[in-house]
Amino acid sequence: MAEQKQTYDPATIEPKWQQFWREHDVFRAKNPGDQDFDPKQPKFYALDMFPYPSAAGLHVGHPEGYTATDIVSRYKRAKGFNVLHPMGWDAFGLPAEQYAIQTNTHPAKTTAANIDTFRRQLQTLGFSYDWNREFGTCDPSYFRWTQWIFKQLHQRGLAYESNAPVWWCEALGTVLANDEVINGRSERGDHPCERRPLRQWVLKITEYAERLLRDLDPLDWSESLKTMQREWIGRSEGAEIDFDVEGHDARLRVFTTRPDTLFGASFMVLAPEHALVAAITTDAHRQAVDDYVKAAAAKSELERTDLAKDKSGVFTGAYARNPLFAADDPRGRIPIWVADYVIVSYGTGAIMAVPAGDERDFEFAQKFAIPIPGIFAPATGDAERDARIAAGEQCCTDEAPYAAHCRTSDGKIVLAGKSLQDGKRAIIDWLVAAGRGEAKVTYKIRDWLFSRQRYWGEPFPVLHTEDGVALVPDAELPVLLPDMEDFKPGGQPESPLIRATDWVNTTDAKGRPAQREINTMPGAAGSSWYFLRFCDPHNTNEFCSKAASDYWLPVDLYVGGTEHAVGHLLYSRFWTKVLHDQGLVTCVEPFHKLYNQGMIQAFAYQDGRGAIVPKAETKEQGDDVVHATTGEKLTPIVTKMSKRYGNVVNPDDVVSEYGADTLRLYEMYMGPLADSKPWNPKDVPGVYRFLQRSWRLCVPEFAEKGALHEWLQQDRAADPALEKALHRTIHKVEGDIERMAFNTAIAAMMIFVNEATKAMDKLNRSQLLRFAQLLQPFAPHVAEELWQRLSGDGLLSRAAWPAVDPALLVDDEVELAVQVLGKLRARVTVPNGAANDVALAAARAAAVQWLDGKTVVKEIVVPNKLVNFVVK
RNA sequence: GCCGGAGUGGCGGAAUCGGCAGACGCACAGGUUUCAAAAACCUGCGAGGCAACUCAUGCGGGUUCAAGUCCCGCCUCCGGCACCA
Repeated sequence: MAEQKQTYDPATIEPKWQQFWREHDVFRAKNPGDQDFDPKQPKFYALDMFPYPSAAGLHVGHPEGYTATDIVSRYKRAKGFNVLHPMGWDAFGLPAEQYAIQTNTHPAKTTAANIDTFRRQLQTLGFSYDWNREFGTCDPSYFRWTQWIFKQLHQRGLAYESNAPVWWCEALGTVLANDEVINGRSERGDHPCERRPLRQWVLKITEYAERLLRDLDPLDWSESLKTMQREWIGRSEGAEIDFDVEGHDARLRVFTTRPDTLFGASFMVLAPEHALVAAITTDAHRQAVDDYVKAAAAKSELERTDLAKDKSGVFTGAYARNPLFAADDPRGRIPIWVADYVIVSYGTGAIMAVPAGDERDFEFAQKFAIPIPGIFAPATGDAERDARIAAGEQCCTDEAPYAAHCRTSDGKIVLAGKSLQDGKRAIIDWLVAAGRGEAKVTYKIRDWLFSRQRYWGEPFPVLHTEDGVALVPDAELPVLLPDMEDFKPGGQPESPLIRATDWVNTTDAKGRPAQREINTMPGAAGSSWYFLRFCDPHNTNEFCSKAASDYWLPVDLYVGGTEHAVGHLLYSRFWTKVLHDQGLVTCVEPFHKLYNQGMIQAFAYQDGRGAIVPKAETKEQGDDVVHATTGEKLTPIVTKMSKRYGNVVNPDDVVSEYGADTLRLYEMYMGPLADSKPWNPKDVPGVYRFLQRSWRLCVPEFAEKGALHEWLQQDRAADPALEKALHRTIHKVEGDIERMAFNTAIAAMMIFVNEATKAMDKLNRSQLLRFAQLLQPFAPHVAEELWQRLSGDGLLSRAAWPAVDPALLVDDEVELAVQVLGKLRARVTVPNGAANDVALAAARAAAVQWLDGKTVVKEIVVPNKLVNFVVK
């Protein structure tokens, strides 16, 4: 056979192996009950946050997390785990519908086309997904069970209808959830939003607040993410206290975290929307209060918070009685105000204001000249501050001793001398005994607004009948969307489904007329349980068999972006707990380990005014980048990839120029997975060269097709130095994969290849086979190809991870650093594990010129590391 | 404002438990090869200094024989929350 150039050619290798793996079902995960299922094998569930298949196709940000989970999946398979590594599509929702409207094509069509693109792109990257388990949330066979789960929630009393005001976004023609609105503007598109009352489905996630909080602790998530969820749930402990209102029967209930400051309550504040406002306002103040309430209603949340740092409010003319004081004690008569710094939806929508102990109340009291009774008697040594606090001239939010007058006239409560905890306790005990209040825990988290006025979402399995809400029987699920020509929002709050009259008007189980629910479910519905369906995706009798979820759950590794920190992750945890309570799954926390990847950024160039110049208008000039027309020197900055800046990198382009293995490797080599880091096209050839050098270790440049280096053609003994280097590399790569440090794992393989290249003809086949095994999780195509050319046993993707001989990880000799006064002065080589006196003797000899004429005061030996002499 | 995270060569980054700062890659420089270029390969590469050495991990202090790593006080950047009583 004629010799020819044997170059590393990803364009032929990669499609070949992708096809082979797919045709031979290499990455199929076996469920309990399947043929060849081995119950003794440990399981590993590696999950990516499934993508929203947008029309733009895959972005280089997607494969970052996907490569990480793929490395772990391939590694775990090699380590003998039964690995579940699935992929699917989060395919219902607003952007798909927006795009469909733009292109005037049915969202089912555009979504299917987008999914095809995503699938094709992902498949060119060689991910070891079990594609048999693929589904999209818009598949009727899937959302049938989303509807069924809604029914479970409803049956447990966790779904209710509400007319509470919700965020309405005129521009998007839809209502939005709290977390989709930022400072009164839509997260998507940044359009203005306002509050409007609409009939909505709401899920009682608040009922699970305590468990969602408590169960967070043992999870292997970053502390910052746990903190985000904790703060979102926002638990606070305190008390509810009832105040009498002069001249009214109604009592005013407030929530406070500082019941111990009740002696300092000098006014009350109601939220403008509070139910009692109208009733208690006196005629003299009615006009002012009405005006204020109206103005507050018209204000956006933005105006009420961000811009209006200045407190505003009006007096109602009414007075409350502080329950601690006797009916004739003038200190107990406190005015009731209305102010928008109190939020109606938190606590009871009313507060007792204690200006001496709360900065907001202090600010308000100062502005409106309300008395500020001092209630603390601090003795911190800062006499001036102590005096101001005692006099009520300064607010004190820290723990401080109570003033002597913090006592009831009957002596039943005496706060002086008590700690903060005991002070709270004393007041709460008294309130309970007096029937005036109780200890109370409040949460910031609100119930989950669970409906959208849109076409492209799961229909509710709900009928509105003359008797009220009726659930669609299981046998009639799924409730399919009507096939509508015109699915655009009508500009009215109701969903376009209202126009599908044939669909809306139906009959209930008794044959009486009924109307279908026209709201659809939000995007987060389908993503709240997809990890469960992956365990048993083809089940037509159940959403997921208990055997399958018991086996696979929890997810062992879940990788995705931080943007889902409070939305998706909280909703999924909630649904899992509900399904658990229904006895349908055993697991209570779906995601054991969660890892947030950083963002892939890009370079952009700024001109002198700080404006970003689009890539197309720049050019390189020597080491600099300048403006193509003006020639102005531009400053490089790191920012988000954006179409506007022209710095978006398309993974397809990288694959066609360098191959998928290079893309995967580069994304992992850029830096730690958790960090955000800029894409630098100049760095990509570096990892490509590494693959080429790896290839060259096996394949000569000119040879017969498929031939190896001649020294690899027969078996021979391993070179000890290379063998040692290889074992170290295996050990390092293994440890680095376990701790998700893929960048350093790749660096270790590069070191091995550099070393091996220098002594290439000393390598043997076994060493190269093992190197291919190491490389396989990272660059699976080239590794599989080399494995085949080296006549490895079977398929590399199914081969076991190479073993490390611990004996080969230790050296006979080690180099010690010799320091004098902490400064490195020499190095000596001593036997590994040498006794301290041996190390000292060697070090002393090496450092003699720095020790001469000095007194050694102390000698520190760190075995196998260094010797430090402290001299005088 | 509050809560997280980070700041190391020209660049991306490494240093896993307080023990030789700068692994690995990029860029750059010199060389080999080549008709030539590219590719590939080899060598060098924190700063200052001829050198011995000195200085260097955002800034200022501290603890320690020894600090990128621990402590205190600042600065800057990124992310989250933002009148939640």
